[in-house]
Amino acid sequence: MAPERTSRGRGSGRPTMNDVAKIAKVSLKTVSRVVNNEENVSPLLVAQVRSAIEILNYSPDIGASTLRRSDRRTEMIALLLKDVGNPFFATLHRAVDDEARDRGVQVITGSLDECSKRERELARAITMRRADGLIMATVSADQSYLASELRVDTPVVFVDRPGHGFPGDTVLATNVLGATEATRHLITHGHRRIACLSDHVRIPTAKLRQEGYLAGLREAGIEPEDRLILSDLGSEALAESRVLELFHRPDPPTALFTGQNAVTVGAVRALRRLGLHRTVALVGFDDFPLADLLEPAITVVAQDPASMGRTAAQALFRRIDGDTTPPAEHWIPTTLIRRGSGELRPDPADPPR
Amino acid sequence: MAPERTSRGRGSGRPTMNDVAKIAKVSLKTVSRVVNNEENVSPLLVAQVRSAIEILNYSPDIGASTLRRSDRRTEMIALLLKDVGNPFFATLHRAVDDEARDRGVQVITGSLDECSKRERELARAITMRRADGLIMATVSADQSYLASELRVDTPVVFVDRPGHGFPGDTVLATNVLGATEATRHLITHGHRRIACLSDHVRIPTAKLRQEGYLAGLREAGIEPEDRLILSDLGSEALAESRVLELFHRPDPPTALFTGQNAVTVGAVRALRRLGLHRTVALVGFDDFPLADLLEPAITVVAQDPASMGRTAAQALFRRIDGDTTPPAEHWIPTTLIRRGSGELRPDPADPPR
DNA sequence: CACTCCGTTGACAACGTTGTCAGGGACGCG
DNA sequence: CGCGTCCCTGACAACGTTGTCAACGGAGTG
Repeated sequence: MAPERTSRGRGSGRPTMNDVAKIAKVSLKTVSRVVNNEENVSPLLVAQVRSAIEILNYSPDIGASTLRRSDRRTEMIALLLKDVGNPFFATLHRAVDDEARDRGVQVITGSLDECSKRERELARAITMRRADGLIMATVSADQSYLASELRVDTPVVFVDRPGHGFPGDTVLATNVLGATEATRHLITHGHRRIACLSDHVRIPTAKLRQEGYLAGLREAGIEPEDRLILSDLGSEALAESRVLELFHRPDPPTALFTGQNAVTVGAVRALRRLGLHRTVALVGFDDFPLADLLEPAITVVAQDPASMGRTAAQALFRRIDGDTTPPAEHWIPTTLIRRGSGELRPDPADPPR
Repeated sequence: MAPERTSRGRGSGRPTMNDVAKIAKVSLKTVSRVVNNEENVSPLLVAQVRSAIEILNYSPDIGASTLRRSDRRTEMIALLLKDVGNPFFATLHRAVDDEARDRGVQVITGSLDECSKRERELARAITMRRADGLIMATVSADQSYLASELRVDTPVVFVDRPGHGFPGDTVLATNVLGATEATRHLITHGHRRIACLSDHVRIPTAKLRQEGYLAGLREAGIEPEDRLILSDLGSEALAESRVLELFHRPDPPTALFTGQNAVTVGAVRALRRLGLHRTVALVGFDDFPLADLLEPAITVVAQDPASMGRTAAQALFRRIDGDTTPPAEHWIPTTLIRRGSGELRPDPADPPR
């Protein structure tokens, strides 16, 4: 004899509160009360219900619960990032995950890949799922579309990159300060011809780090040179080839500031191929694993993605819990880590021009 | 005048199909038909409904839809891994994400951290959310609890680590073969005293790679020595200190096989500190970024986490679509990448014992 | 012309749960 | 003893959507 379900035909479904109520010989509502640990249920009935739940392997349907509850919480938040596989964002994701777990909230993720169409699509999917909140690293220039997409009271936190046209807390690294510090560090070590290598400047972080670099030069009274400012280096391979070119021209730089991980690694490869890795100084923005094991080890301005994720999640949950103070900006400090590559001094024989 | 919602009091909720129906002057059901792109709706009404949807910024509630639909699909799958921040799993996650996106399915993630309590807790959370399927890298020794947790027809795919006590497809790297190949490679380069450094052997992958190492020795008629087989190296720091110890004892190995990323890096650090990194050969299991930039560059048996994620997701979706063939095992091949550290030969002065 | 058939539409119930409310019984107080 | 109060319980409606079914009207057929 196959075991029969107490509810109608559809044999394969999971048991419902109704099934539990029948077994426990109480009303549906009493089961609901027990499941939600409400007070004022007699211990006897609680025991009966618990046992019936055990027998049937009942598990509540959180979707149905959300639908009926007055607060409409789904206990899900969404996290939209450039790429969940990228180490920086993966670490940030992990921190968000930890905060969410403590509250029994699930995290839905999505990778945007610098594609604003995906940003819209995923925002739409999130809307249809009625997530309780959204943490995102923006890709498109304008997020005002969120106003019509999201439930009016759905909080949004922008992380790593600011949002525009929609209110929300922001969690950003001190991009400008960090880049200035890196540049100043190179200048302190005697460099004057410092190249700045960036990702696409339409990416806010890339732009800000370039600005920080310019500010660093300005401080020291060094005139920036266009030929030393390279941008749109979207990949490691591209960074590598552009750096090679740079050193095949006259008057090459004596130091490099690289605005992003992939660019840093590309530059390291190029310097190796040129045999200049112990000659040309290098400071990268954003730390990466094994940077300390290279020779020379790479000096970086480290970000703190875990702290960024944690801060963003905490801010989001505060909003979900009803905080209605004006949007706040959280700045997560960067740290210069001296490892060797940034402390190389220019060749004294090399004329300062 | 504040804009009024057509539905009852709760001003802040999103518009419903009912609101759309009123504006479009059609029945609720017709709106449903238009939203679901059903056939046999007159173009005139379709246009009216579309326009009403536009006006109200209506977006369907997928939760309510799931509840009522006969297939009960949530269009969500869950992905439970050791750690979403770990590069191997982050890459795997990204591949799953891509497959899911193509189907409009959202991915819920969770990090287990080798903690079987979390595995149970997260499996329970997934159950309450009625995910359509589950991809997991197991932590606990037995998954038979899934039988009572999950809806009977919820497919499960085990990735990176096998499941026990619950049926499901498996996607595994060729751990044994890869480790044997690594060991054979070292033997071919003249090594006889090869140490094997592993993570906790209760982790299936660690155990299998150790077995592969032993098989490699056996092939060559080399007797394994217990003192050269270290396990339970759970972290980079621990691996480093145990390797240091190993070389402070008599008759140290001339080559190392490391069964996991963190162990490999820990071993590299130890060899550096001992000044032996150009002397002692090393092959690691699992590739990692910048392995090619170290000196010497690190020879590895590379896994293919993206392929593992893709394969797992494809298998899961096949099951979700109704494939009921017996559980399959998918083996994702590993690749030996020669970079230098694995091709170092033992010192000829070093007696073979 | 009567009949069937099909495309189109809407009324209604139902999915699994929680909010609301009312009823019954025990208890305390005047 | 009458009355109000509090604890406990269950009946019922409702959340936003889809499945089912019946009804309407126009076209096609005998």
